[in-house]
Amino acid sequence: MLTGWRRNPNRFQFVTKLEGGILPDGTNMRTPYGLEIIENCLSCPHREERLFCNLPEQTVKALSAITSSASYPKGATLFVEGQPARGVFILCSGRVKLSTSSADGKTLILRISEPGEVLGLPATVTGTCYELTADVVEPAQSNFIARNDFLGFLKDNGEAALRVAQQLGETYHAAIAEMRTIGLSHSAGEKLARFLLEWAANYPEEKGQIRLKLTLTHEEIAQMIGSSRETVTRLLADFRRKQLLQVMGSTLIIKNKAALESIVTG
Amino acid sequence: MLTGWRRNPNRFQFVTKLEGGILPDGTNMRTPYGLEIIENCLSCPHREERLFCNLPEQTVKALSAITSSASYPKGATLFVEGQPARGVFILCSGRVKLSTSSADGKTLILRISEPGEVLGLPATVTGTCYELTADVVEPAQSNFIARNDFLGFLKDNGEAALRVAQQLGETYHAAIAEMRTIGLSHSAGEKLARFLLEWAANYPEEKGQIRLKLTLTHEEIAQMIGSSRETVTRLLADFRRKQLLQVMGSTLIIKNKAALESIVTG
DNA sequence: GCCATTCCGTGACAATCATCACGGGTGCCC
DNA sequence: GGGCACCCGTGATGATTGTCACGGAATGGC
Repeated sequence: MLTGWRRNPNRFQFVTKLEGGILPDGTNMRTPYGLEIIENCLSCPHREERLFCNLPEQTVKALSAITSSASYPKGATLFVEGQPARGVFILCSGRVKLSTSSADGKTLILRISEPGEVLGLPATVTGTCYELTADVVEPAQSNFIARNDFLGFLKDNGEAALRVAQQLGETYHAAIAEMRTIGLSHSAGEKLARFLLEWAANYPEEKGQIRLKLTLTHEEIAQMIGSSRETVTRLLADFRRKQLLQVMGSTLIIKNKAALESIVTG
Repeated sequence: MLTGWRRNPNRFQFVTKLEGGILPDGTNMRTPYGLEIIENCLSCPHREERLFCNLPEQTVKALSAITSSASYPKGATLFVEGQPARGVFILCSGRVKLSTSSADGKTLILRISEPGEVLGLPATVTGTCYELTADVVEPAQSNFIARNDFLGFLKDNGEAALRVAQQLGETYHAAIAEMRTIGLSHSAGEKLARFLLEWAANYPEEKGQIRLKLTLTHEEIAQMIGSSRETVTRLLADFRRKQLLQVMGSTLIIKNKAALESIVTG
């Protein structure tokens, strides 16, 4: 457990404690990289908008007491599928990929988590093993709460327990949604269309177009829809040819939402 | 709202209130069939073993006060995907199929629920729409708790809220497990093998064999693993030919678990 | 016992898509 | 700047499996 100011390549940052994540090379996580550090949940930009942070000031303070903050570089691993749950990670910034994979190396990505989400919640609450692996895809800061502390906090704090239940409900909801895209489609094209539309649902529509950021490689998209890298490449090219969408780097513009919808309808 | 003793084809039964399920013909559920009626959760056989029922006597009584019990025949529908959540159904006996389906009629079954499980929990807690459809496949009795009552109860009852969170976690866990069978398999055979092994996990192994009850049609199995009825038929025949298993009516015997496992491993 | 419906078995066929293979592009690090 | 990863594009190929079609078995209601 480390506490104090630490030197970084770019800047200093304060690390209250350091929860052991795992670097890509298998070593423990020890070198948080420079990020915008959120020291205090009361001033966290997500406090108002996000489910779990939006609690009475009193409660947030109680949470802070058992929380340890850490930053993780791209490629770091917060936890691994099958590991006994140590506790929850509240994602303050950055993005984290949640996935599961089979013995032969095939990977299925379930979700790209955004700030405000609580990772490892189901396993921590039920006291089982993490069912997914959490990899940082965009440098992240997260608050860790150990399982025992967390459960104790919930016991003393009915409202927080309810929030946890709600967050779990939403997580489940999202899982079912992905399930639908994977399980109910007749073709890879349908899966991709479903995926794009779901993704676009978080972005505003203007003039019949939707601009969205999609910082995923074709490989990763394939892993989200249960397909192969090559088919994703081909399908995207196909969609572009048919004027359904347009790609500029990591931004994607849906030009014909109706057509995509008609693909999923069948 | 009905209260009192009601005549049934076979026997009398007591119905405290009647929560509106929907019969296969679309009419509301009004004619509960003869079942072993569980009048009192304190004497419910699942009380000790199941998560949600296993609460202090005091708490269970508080629950009873807001609970209404009803019985449903095979084919009845407890709730439908997309419907605003009215509340939760605690399954006391019977079995219920949870599924989602696409516009063109393709169906994906997520789970066959057993007594003790709480149905409609995620949607009720988050205040959204039911994400699945619940159909009775084996005559069922369930306790209904309306959303507002339920949320109020949880607020006054920290421990129950925690239990709810745990139940949600388990539900999520199960969803992820099915996700894996559907999303990580290379072939339908692999999916079927995965499915059978998961199903068998609830049954004891003796002398290298596992006897299990599988009251599902090939069609339903297909809908669980995201495949077609014909391939399930063919694959089961194939497995039988290869001496991996043996089918006698609705009981299935896994004779070579190792071989099945080697199929999923790849 | 008869009719109707559901369920299971099986053949033929076509389409989709995973896989392999390879090359070109881009960025990153030394 | 040279090499090394990684990512994207594309062709050829073959296995898998969804789909259609049909008949027989089984089940259940009257």
